[in-house]
Amino acid sequence: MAPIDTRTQILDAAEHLFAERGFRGTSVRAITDRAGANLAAVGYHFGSKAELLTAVIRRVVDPITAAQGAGLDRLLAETADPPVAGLVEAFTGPLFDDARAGDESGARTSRLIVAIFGDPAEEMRSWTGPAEEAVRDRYQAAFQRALPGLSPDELWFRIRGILAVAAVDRVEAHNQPPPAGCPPTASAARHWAITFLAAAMSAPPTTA
Amino acid sequence: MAPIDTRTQILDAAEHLFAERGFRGTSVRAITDRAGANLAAVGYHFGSKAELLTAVIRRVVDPITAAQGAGLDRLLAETADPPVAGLVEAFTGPLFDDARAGDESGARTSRLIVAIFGDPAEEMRSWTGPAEEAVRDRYQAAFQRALPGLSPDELWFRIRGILAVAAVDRVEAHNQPPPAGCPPTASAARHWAITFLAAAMSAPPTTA
DNA sequence: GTCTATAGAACGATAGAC
DNA sequence: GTCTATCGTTCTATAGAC
Repeated sequence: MAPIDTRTQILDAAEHLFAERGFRGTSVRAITDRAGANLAAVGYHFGSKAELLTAVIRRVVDPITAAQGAGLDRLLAETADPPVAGLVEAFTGPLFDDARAGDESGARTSRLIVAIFGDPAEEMRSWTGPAEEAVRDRYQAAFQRALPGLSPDELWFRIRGILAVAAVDRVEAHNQPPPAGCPPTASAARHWAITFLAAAMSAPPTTA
Repeated sequence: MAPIDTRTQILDAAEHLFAERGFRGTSVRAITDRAGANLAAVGYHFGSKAELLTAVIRRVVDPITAAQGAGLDRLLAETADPPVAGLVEAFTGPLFDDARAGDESGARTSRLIVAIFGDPAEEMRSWTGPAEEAVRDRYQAAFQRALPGLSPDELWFRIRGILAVAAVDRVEAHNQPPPAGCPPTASAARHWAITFLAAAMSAPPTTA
């Protein structure tokens, strides 16, 4: 196989470092050092550090969005009105799956998602595109059918709750290495999250 | 009333800016400008930018921790085994309440919490002290009594879920101003969160 | 496409006058 | 306790040789 493209190596290095130290905490020098490339290569291939970030974000987010859409398609092929638990699983699962195979990118991916989600930097807020909004809207409609008594505002609050739990979970797991006994495996966290969130989504509407 | 202490004005400005732009995204110059103070005042009053951050964090987190502890005391005074919903409310409520009165610090406070929670910067990880761990342990024990079938690992996962939902919620609300119709009030979000989280915490244990 | 070299700006910290 | 002035560092971006 040909040696990996410099551009790809920069993307890999940037993804790792942005996830670990945030956008502002990562210098272009650190990225190119890790990629074994030259300082000027970022400017050449991406234009600027900010444009490199959006390339990294797209590479991480796009497959997740696609998997969420495909999961919903699969559910809707079975029944026109999927149950809440199925919707939660289809929406949440891809957030826990490794976006790409081969490395330990799972924890790093979620870490990056939180870094994106929580970073107040303006540059970090470019992760929602039309595709993300479309998938979100489709899920919102499906949840609405499964939870007819819920107001759209409260439903939207709950969907953000899913994102919050999925995003924050593995970050903390990554921050503090397994404290004692058996470290819960990633798939355990995934199942716990689905249990937790399916119950939460199924809660009766809040009475004003 | 005497003019506000320079030290306090620096704390206020730093809290606002750290919440809005993160630690690394905020320069000491921006803080002192906003505080109407001199650049050197940060070094004089706090020693360094990092020590200023821990002062800001403590001022925000301490009252929340205290309120959580007091809420648990109140519950335990009524009954030795408080119900899940009561525990969720006592734990979650202070995360939504304005830490201090008078300004719009509510949204800013939660924003800061997420900035702390999600920021990979080493300096940002100093927010948990002995007091936070003690309160967390007391709640964990109380939840364990109310949910005897749940493994400690899954319980801890769920407690982190509470923190995730509480922290992320108002950030997003703050990021995108009310999109259409009636902007849900802060207290609505609080009630929605308690509904959502009480159901989530009460879910039966995940079957392996 | 990849490199060296550097411009130009912003940063945190601090010395020392008042 | 507050200020000015500045030191030394680090950053992104880019010009220009190869």
